[in-house]
Amino acid sequence: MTMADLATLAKVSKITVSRALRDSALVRKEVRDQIHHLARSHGYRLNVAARSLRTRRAHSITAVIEMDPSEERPMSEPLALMIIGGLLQVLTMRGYSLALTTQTQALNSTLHDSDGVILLGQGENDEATGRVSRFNLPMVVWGRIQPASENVVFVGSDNFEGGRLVGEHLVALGRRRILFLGDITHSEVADRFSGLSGAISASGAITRQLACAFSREAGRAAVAAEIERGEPFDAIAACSDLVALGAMDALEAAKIIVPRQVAVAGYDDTARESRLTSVRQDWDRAGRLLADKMLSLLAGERPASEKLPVELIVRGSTQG
Amino acid sequence: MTMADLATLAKVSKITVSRALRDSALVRKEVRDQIHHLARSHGYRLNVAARSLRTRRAHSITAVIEMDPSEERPMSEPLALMIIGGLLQVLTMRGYSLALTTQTQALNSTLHDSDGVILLGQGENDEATGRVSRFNLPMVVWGRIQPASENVVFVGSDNFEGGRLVGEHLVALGRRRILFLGDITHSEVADRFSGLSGAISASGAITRQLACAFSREAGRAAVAAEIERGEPFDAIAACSDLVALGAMDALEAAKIIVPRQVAVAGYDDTARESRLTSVRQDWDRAGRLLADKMLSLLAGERPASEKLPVELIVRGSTQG
DNA sequence: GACTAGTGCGCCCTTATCGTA
DNA sequence: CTACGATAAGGGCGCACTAGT
Repeated sequence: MTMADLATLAKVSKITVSRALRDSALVRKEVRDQIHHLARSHGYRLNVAARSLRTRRAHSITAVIEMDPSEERPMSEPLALMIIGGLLQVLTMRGYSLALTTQTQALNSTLHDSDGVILLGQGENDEATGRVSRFNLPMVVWGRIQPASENVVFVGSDNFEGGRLVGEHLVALGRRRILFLGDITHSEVADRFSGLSGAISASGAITRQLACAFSREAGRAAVAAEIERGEPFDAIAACSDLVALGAMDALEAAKIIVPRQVAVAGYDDTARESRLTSVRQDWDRAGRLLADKMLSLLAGERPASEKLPVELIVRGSTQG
Repeated sequence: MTMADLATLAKVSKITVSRALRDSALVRKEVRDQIHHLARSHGYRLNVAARSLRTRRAHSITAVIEMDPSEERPMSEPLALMIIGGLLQVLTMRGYSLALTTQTQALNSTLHDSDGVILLGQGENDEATGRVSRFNLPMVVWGRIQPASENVVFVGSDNFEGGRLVGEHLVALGRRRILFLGDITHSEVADRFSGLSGAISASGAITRQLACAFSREAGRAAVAAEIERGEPFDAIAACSDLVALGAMDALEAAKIIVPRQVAVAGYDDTARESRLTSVRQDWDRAGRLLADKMLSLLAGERPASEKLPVELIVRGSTQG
């Protein structure tokens, strides 16, 4: 069942069918309706390959996810899936399909065929952006906002503000010696740290940064070592909820009471079941925004990069 | 840069280029090598749409994920992402791309164009399988093994065995009154319950099943209510780690000691950071197997459905 | 002549089929 | 039989054009 068949049935030419199905004003409304009806009743399905061949558009977007199996970031993965939910809402509605790939696979394959790439996560030192940009496709990057170039737009949450909110909160609670746990070679984490230490030093309190991977065990070990060192602290701000949970493990082991002796804040609000104060962002909206920017790029516009607001969720680990 | 351009450069016909790039034996090795070299140096990329149009194959597989935002299953989502990793390994290597969609989006969209569908999760009462099978595409379903039809294959982990392992373990620890927490309208959960109660009743111990959704709060509430009722129990087997954590919350609140008074086992081993005994499966392998079955279906074979082995991970929540 | 509603033809790039040296 | 070529789809859409108001 092709357009030609439909055309015969409707006693018009193929191009009229084509236009009718695309709701072109060049076709009278009655004819359009009739053709739509015929298409539906005969189970006609557009041949996507033929359209792509002709229009040189694949009507498909590739999302590149960070998924290095060697890295232990079990709690950060759902984030990718939540963004994908938002992407799908927008893209499917606009007739695009979403292809998925990992960074390593993307570099080997031809990136199949896509009209654009949505990069979820820049990786350490932002090297992922450079690698993928070589494909020379319109690209939208989730992560830290960078100077946009013609074909590249950045969307990210306001990590600086997130850090600042945490810092302000801890200072308001009277905390004076704050530990930050996180790997600041990750640019998003670096922003959180800047925001945090800005808010804190403004009040005269002090911050120490401890390098720490994205795992619960890393958080535990870092804090255990710090307790061992004996340098006092009364609050911890972690780069993720998982790290914060690890920190609380170490505190519990050392019989340090949370939040009375040490307040603990996480990030990303993935551990909503816990009593962790954290910073939340609207992942669904992030996904929808990424998709909107991509469609805008494809339409030949030059959309601006955009920062998404964040929200501090206060729970018992800091206040109680 | 098309095949015709390459043909001119190599002073052969387009069809020879086509054959050479596919490593056909109909082209002399020297010619093949030369054409490969030319293609690489001129940055030639196959036009996927043209190939699809001609061969009537999209070289693309769609994975349908469960992602109903109303359902609160935050911990089960990473599982989908882990399976996807395995899918990508196999599919990209074999030249296929992976498209992603949700159940709701899949039903609205034309399922774009794909050679087959991989359904991740059958949903309650297996209704998802029926809905998607209407597209009449080769389909591989992750979930409970059902009678396979011509175009449909099932791959799932051995839930019965998983339940049995837990039951055997609890019985070996001397537990006699075991609570099962989970929604047995979910067919996978039902299998776990069967395996569990089989192992348990064989030893003369008894099982009680409590209906319970897939959330921590549901686990907590169910167990709190059971404590309230006063009916004694000395072990809990939950349908997921999240539910098990909720159960432990309720036990802790009632000052019941784990595992001395009540042993607790989860399922899926998503809470690896905790001290929860659980049942683990190899998600990566599951994804690779799903992809293999799909490619086999596409090759016109009739692969068999397959159960994947599971492994009991014993930790402090049952033994210690 | 300007507009509306529609047509005919060719092209997009690859590969299957058949043919030939 | 081996190695290659000419031709013809495959389905949809853009372009240039026309018949009828």
